[in-house]
Amino acid sequence: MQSEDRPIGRKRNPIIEEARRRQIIDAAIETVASVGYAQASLSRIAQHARISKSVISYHFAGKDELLEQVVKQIYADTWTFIQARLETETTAAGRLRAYIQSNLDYLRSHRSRVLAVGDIVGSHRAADGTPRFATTTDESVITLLTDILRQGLDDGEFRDFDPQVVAVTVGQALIGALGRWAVDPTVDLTAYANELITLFDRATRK
Amino acid sequence: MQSEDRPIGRKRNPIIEEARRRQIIDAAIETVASVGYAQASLSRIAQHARISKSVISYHFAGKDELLEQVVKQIYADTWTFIQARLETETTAAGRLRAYIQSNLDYLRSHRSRVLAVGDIVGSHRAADGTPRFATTTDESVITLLTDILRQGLDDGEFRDFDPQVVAVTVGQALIGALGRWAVDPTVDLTAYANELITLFDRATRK
DNA sequence: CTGATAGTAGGCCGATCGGCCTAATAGATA
DNA sequence: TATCTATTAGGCCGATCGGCCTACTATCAG
Repeated sequence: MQSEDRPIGRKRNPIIEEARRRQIIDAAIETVASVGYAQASLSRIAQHARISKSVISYHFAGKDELLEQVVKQIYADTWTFIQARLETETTAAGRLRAYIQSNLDYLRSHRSRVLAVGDIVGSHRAADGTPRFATTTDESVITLLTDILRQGLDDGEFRDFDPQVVAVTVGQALIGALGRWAVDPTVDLTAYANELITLFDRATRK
Repeated sequence: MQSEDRPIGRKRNPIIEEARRRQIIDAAIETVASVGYAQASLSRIAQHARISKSVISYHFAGKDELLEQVVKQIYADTWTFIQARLETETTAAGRLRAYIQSNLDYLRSHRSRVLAVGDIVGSHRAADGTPRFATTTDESVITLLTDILRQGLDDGEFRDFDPQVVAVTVGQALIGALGRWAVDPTVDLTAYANELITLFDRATRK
């Protein structure tokens, strides 16, 4: 009888397994970044990674899972970065400012990754044509911002407004900044961030 | 020799030709509205219009031209509506307010059409994967808003800000409203409009 | 050495799409 | 009526995609 934990055949380190997945995920990101989501077929991704298409099928359940991992990874990185900045602020106004600032800071230093994930989130659809990531992603951002704003409202820090509306608008403002910067990389994101911070500070203060 | 203006064969009224195009355009709008852009193949559109696929090919150069006409028509209608509202205002602040208000008013009374064109603009890509309408559409909206804002800046009506940034943010805010309303039709667009008007009024005033 | 098995390569399959071709139809003109 | 041509129906074609299958390779246990 065999040991269940030790099958007979080749048993590489699971680290290699994980490394392979990372390699494929990275290749997917780079492919989307260079040719866009619409052209990023499994063939193109495999070609970019210099592997066979079936390697992707072997390590991922399908294209859906691969893209899901891509989005998940980049969002996790982004969130880690932003969260650290949020924690240094105590007031709602400060947290709102920090959110805008850190968001655009992150974009600036991870251009291709952010553009790639933006393309994927905006373009990838389920079999029935409904957006696969766009809604859930937006929802989580809006929830976070709404919480910050509601705190400020409860503390009497802000004027009276609908936190949902302002949250959506802040989120969309950042997407707008990303869009402008995607079209024209010479846009000064630092100045852009300052403009938005002033805009929403005036929009929310008493 | 034949008269050039009067060929021998059947020569229906060109009005019928135009009516056919309108019928196809309407069918395309309804198809996108009901099943989404991703599922709106030429077959589906033809099926919805109860005609053969080749009728579309006969009256339009291709899917690109059909969708172009769809977008062009709906934008023309929208613009006519909004422009009338803008003309009643003289101050920049008033025009900005009217723009936001009339935009959301139009959405409310033409839900399916606006959602359809939004889906098309956001999803339709050229053969190389680049957005076909999204960029040019955004650009024209931003240009219009920038002009309004610049007028207000020149007249000393507004505080000092970058009109590009505010224009992009206003445009995105409206897209955000559309997005929320697409997900949840019970959203009160009148209240939403008032929130946005107040928000941007405070954001731009001196 | 030998067998078992994880991992990889390459190619094939069914589905879908937009575009195109061909034949049939119908109405206007002579 | 005979004929010409605008219009339509239906089906086919080439391309592309994601997923799957089969065979080959490399490595490790015994």
